[in-house]
Amino acid sequence: MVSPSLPERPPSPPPAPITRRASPKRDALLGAARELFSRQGYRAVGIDTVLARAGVAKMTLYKHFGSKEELIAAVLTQVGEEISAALTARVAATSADGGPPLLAMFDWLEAAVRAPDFHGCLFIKAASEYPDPGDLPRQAAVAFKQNCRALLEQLCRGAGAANPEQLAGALHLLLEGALVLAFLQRDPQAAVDARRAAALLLEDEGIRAGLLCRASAATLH
Amino acid sequence: MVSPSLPERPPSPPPAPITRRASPKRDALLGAARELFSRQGYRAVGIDTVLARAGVAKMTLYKHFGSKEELIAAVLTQVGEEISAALTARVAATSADGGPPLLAMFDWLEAAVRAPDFHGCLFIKAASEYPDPGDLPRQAAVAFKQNCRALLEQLCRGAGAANPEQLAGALHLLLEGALVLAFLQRDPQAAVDARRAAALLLEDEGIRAGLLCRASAATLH
DNA sequence: TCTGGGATAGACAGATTGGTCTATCTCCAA
DNA sequence: TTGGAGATAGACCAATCTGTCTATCCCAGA
Repeated sequence: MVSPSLPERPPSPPPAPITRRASPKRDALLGAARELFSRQGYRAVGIDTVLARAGVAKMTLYKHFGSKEELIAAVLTQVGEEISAALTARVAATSADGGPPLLAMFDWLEAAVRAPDFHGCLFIKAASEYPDPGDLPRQAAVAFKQNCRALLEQLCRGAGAANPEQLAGALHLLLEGALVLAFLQRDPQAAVDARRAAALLLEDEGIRAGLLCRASAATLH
Repeated sequence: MVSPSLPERPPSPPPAPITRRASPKRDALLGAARELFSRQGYRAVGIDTVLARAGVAKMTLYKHFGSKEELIAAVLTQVGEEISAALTARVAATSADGGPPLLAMFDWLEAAVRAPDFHGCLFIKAASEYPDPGDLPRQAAVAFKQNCRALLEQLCRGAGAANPEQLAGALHLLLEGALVLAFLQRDPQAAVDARRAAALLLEDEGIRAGLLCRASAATLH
């Protein structure tokens, strides 16, 4: 069987409001903010805490980011780019090995929820805490999720699904559900469950490449 | 075919920290808090705003609830009880009509996300904003989700699933995923997708009672 | 009418918040 | 060495936050 086509790079994220250049201070801010926001939430962490953690002065923060919301949006954009790159690489590597690219998404998911710094989905949290459509964090979160959906649809088309949008919709549900339940239950089992359910749905679509050997292995556990 | 057994009432929610008695002021607080927290988030809404909306004095709030967190937890407990009751009733009504109880959960979900006051899942938001395991809002959210899981497992057993825990896990993923995507996308299509995917998974389990006629209707849309 | 329980308006307290700004320092390249 | 860019500590600002409390009012039942 011919391997499904490799995915192209997802669409670019929205442009950052303030010009971005390589800057150790900016990177320190993004890193500290990411860590703190991820653990404790966005509104629960004041900028003074971010500053102390990053070792950066307040004016420097406001030089790089116009507001706290822009800092948050910048964190989300950066994280989103990293995840997109990681997913794309993972899918490409899986394809090169003759495995199922769509299930590569779920392999990435499982690794992500097992990571020690997993504290739930930064994007879901951003949209929850900044729910107004005009809020930058919500916009950045929605943009990223749309990118993920586009990647899923692309992979479904590449896999020859009869209705790629519909299948992508179902798989996306499983991904999001797993992120939420892994966070709530503090247990990566949700990601394992998601992969299994995804495999079943793919099988229903008659997408069998490389599935059976992995599904059999799961059964043996 | 014999209808699956009806579900018993889910386990009781955790006890409220302060004695609850019928009280118009208390109800006003819970109602106002629910509305405001649902729309804007928990930390984004100060208690003064809740008070103004409820038409209640601050001392009265602190008489009924020891802290803002307890107010939040009480809202979640109340909402959780309402949802559990609604789900149980929905499942019972569906069973009485000879329909598939498991899919009744998804019918409820679709109605919920279509409601004008749907602003995302209050429980996911609570756990996101109060992520520490000792935080009352997180505890209340996790308790509710565990109840939902237990109900799902019970229905799966009643439906004769070969592995009810596993099937319940998959269905739970779809439910949570739909809540998140309906919120992010501001589109109830996620709930429709979830129901369809659930129907497929049930079919895979050989649980067919009443499925085909509904699935065919969905196909015609 | 009187009393007790429930409720009120809002002052108070200390802390925190996001953002603005001054004066000064550091570093690097020309 | 000098100048410019980048960065600093931290004061300042107005607003907001959660929770505590006083003095007072209202209502229902005895």
